[in-house]
Amino acid sequence: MIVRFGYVAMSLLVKNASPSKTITYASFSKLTDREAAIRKLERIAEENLHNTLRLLRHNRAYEIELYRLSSRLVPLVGHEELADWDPFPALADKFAEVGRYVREHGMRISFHPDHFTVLSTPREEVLRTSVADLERHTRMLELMGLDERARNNIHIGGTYGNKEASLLRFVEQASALPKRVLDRLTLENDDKTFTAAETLEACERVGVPMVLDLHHHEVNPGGEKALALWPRILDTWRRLGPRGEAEGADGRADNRQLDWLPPKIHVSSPRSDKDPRAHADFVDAGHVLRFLREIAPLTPRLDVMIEAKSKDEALLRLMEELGAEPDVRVRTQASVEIGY
DNA sequence: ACCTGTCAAGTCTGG
DNA sequence: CCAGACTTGACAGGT
Repeated sequence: MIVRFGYVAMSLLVKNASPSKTITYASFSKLTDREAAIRKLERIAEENLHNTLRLLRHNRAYEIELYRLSSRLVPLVGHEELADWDPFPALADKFAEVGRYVREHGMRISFHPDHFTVLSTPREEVLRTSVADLERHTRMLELMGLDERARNNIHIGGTYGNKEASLLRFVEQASALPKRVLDRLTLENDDKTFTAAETLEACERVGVPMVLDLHHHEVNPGGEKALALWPRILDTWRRLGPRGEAEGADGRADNRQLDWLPPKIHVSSPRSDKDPRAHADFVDAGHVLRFLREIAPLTPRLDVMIEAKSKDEALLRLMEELGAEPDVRVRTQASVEIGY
């Protein structure tokens, strides 16, 4: 099994390269010249995209092919007082430049719209803003000129005192998304409400791949073993592929589709016993490796997103620790082969 | 340069 | 029904 590793949004090694710079609405609204204020927002967005490109160059130097973009590239976008502002025409070239770099270097990128994007909501207004947010994320990926391997990962959402009804509502409301939005979606199990088994259920019903978060699963397992769910999780990734090539001659997808878009998991370690849900600075290599060894026979390729406070430093440390293991062959600075 | 408080959002909990 | 907690990186305003 070939495993690539990636990290989230910001680097500890590249200084002053935040891709999430912003301005509060309070200070934005103090600016009297609205035209100038909007230009300021767009300037910040350009800076965020510029820093994103710097991070991608850094990733290339470290052979890191997996990266999650900041979901705060464009400050205040989606704010109700800025509904008339479309930032994307002014930013199209910058987005295209970022996308070109991603394509040229075979990188896999994603977004993770924050947890205020909830498709399970019973509130019409919340659904409206959530769909709009997914539309915007989809639009950014399209502006980058990336195909459907570049996706938006979200959680199911709240339970509102009735998990079954909420899951049903999620399936309905997700299925009603525009196709181009739905075709960019992945779903992730969360640490408080929807378990891996429940999220998998939603993935199968909606027809989108599942991102297994190992840490979330451990604090919210719902009585399931991750390994027991893994074959079904793999299947959610199998039907994907370039248009017209999704299925083999026998009508069943085969492992080659997993090469087009390898399954992705998230790993992180608990901050402490007292605060088990929070992310630690680094990830426990032995812990990650245990799961990787288990799934290796079933899984030709895997992408692993490291969610640790120490970001790319945590990635490098994990690589070092994995490299010391007898059954791990280091392929590049950010990928290994396990059980070869 | 550094510190502290505030900011965004939706949901959940406690009262 | 409402206030506060949760989460996170970064702003904002102070020294």
